[in-house]
Amino acid sequence: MREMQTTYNHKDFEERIYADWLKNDCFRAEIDLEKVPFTVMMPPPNVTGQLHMGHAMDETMQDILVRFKRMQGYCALWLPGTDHAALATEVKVAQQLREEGLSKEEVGREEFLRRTWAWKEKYGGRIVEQLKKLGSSCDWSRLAFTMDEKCSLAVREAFFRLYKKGLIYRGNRIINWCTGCKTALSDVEVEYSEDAGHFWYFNYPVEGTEEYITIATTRPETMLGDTAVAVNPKDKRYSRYVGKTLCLPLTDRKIPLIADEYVDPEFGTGCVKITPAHDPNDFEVGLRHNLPVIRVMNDDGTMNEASGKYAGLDRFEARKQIVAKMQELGLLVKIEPHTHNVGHCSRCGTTLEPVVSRQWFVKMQPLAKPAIDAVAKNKTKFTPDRFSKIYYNWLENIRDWCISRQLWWGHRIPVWYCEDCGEEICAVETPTVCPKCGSVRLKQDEDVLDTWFSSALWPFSTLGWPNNTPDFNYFYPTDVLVTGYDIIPFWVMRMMFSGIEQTDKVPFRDVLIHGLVRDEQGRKMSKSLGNGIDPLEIIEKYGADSLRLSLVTGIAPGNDTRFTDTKVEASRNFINKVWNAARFVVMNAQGAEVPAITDIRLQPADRWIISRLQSCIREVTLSLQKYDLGIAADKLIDFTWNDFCDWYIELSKPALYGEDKERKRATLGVLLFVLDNALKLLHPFIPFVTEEIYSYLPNAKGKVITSDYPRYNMKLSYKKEAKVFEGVIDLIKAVRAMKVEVNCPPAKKVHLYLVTEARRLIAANKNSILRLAGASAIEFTENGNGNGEKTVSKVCEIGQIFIPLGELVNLDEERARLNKELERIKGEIARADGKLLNKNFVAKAPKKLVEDERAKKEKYLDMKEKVEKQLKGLFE
RNA sequence: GGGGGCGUAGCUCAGUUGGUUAGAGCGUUUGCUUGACAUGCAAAAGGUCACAGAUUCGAGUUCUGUCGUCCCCACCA
Repeated sequence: MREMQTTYNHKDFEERIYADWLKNDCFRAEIDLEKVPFTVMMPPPNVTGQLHMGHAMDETMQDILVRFKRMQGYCALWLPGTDHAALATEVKVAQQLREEGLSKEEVGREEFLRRTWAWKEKYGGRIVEQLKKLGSSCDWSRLAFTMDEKCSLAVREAFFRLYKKGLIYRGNRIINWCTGCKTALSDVEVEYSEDAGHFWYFNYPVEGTEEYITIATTRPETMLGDTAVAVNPKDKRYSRYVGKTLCLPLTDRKIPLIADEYVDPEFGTGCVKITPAHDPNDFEVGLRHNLPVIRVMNDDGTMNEASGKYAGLDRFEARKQIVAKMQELGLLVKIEPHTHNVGHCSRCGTTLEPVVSRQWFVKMQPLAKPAIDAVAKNKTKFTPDRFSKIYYNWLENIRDWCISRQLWWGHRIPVWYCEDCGEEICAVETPTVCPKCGSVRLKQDEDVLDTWFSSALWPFSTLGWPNNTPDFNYFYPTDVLVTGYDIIPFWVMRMMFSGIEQTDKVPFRDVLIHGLVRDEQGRKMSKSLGNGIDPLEIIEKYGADSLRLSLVTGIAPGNDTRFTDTKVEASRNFINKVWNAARFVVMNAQGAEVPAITDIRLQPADRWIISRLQSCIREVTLSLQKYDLGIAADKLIDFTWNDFCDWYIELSKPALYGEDKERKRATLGVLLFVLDNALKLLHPFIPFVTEEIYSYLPNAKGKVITSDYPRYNMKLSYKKEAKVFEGVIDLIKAVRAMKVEVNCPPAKKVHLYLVTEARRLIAANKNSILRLAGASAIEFTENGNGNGEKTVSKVCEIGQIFIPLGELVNLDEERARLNKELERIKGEIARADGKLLNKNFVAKAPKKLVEDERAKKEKYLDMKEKVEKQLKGLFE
């Protein structure tokens, strides 16, 4: 027989237990038509990334739900996977190349991809190992990767279908261009920040006059691409200039002065330079007025030939020189400091350049509508519900999605161009001949797809779609998606419209949204701040169970949470408590033959703890079903620590150490029954330690992970009896408090006199009361004090307690104590009267409530009388 | 400009459909090596639930407004 150590030490078993679960295939979801499936898709972390606190919380929440459902008998599939993270990974590999003094272009596409795959092989396993350390019970046999065969096929198929329906198009539009990564980005990949900049006021000469139009700009270098200046049509100051021609300085171009509603006459000078190639609003204006689009910048952020003599200069150098030149020409009116929101690349931080570029887009309007309806019709539900509003807000204002990226790492766009006739061919499988002219000279589009295009298909691409696989048929649609609110626009939304469009079903029925894990001061954890806490270090120090529990206690769905060491310590302490409670039970059960709960003659205390267990089972189950993980965890901790450890284990000691063999056996039976259930309830939260403890239990069969989740049993709820037994607890608490209040040394046993009608109940629990209250004897009496001795007294639920304490009692202190007690009771009576004397309350409130209030008042009146009598008695 | 969160004990936060005396952890005070656990036990102090109205017999909880604070989106060149 193994022995349990005095303190819980995660290092003794976490690794061993995980290996054992794997060995026994505990996480594998075998299709079972007798069972109801429960499917969760893991949000795929970046394949070369590392586990951070956000992941840790996300994974923990999913694992709790999956383990819970698995134990409840569902066929639970938690499908893990990783994301190729096109841009993020490419940036890293390019950086590695730079360290070798090489560039992407130098090594070429093929070699670059070879290196990236090698990089993926090298680091792709790391995140998976880290997920395992957390205890994640995912089905590793189904581990997916967004660029594996399955997912790639799904990507081509989805693209093909959208293309055929005309929902994917290629066009020249303003996109966000990162000059650092040299690729287009979608709107959601832009991060805005308030940057200090300037407003430059320039004069543009009006042709054929001595007059000037003054414009203000924050990006002087773009003036070389101006193709008009606009004013508001209602702006009287400029109406006489509308239609006139301006001379664009530094060039020999003539540009028109046009009128457009877009211009705000109150802002700046009321005249706006229009640069359709380099500003989204200007682009729209340009379309309305049929203006030429002149790009003046290259993809790397240098000026191009269209900028004349500034060609080749970096955009910021060109800015300097242009401002200087304008000043020289006397066309610079003034410079004002100006802070404005500037877009930056979410990956490399480079200031983005809005430019006109030919890219692939997904038409969003037709896709957004059904996605909105699905949530409006409750086909998919957000928890908490408020996130549906945010979801609507996004989809209702959505613009077309730029999906092409000028990168190499990713899904190549499945479009080929015939080099002979120029035909554009979209196909799932690589075409060999041009269907139009029969040429074999076909060239695939150079670009790859936005990473999120493949992530959007994740709930079904991982199950084998578009093939009609058994997995897809059984596990799809999935049940719940667990993710942070920051991912709604990137991912949740896109999975929704992609799922509905491609499979005609919502991809998940529930979306459980959680908040961000912040640092101790409430700041976002970030690399640049260096305030991130490494979950692996926490696991090393406190264990995965402690980390998991600390991440889900005290959290509310959708709210941010702070991570602190003290929280982990609190969790660790709780786990140690569970450990020791189990140790206590196991030690006492050593070698004993323990009866089943059904074969035991239960005592009041037994029924009380079993009753508490039943309500714990019910509340925890309900909370988990509602995704209230924080509440479930709190309830469990409260039950285990307070009800089970502090009360029942203590109450059980007289029986365990007593002479009555039968009673001892029975008590052990109850202890084991409750412990067994508690471990099962706790398992989803703290899987390792519960599994470890389970192996020590004399009556345990198999493992917790594969055991049945406890079910609420009404026959064991013993509501009335439990309520009655609370009187015993109340009595013990009252005696303890009295002893402290009158400065009685804890070790000194007191003689209790009780006036009570619950003599049988108290007699039945005599030994427990003596032990827990620190008393030497209990004596029932009829009169209001202990046989004429000087006593202190207290009124409690089941009667009045008198303790003779002789010289220990300070009369003044005792009088003060009783007066305070009297005040409290009077307050309660006044409160009850406030309600009961209100006719409306008596007439309109539920009867039960009124009756309760009356009973309460009676009780307090009785208490008041007793306390007053005792006060009087003090001076006799 | 649009959308949303938060404001409850010294600190960090819970508070399920309105209904006992508003809870927890940490911290604080006092006392305890009580045959599982000092990563512990017992007792206690500490809150006019931001403010003002409204609905209601009854509001931390619902509605309106105000103040403070944070986030997301859009964006005036």
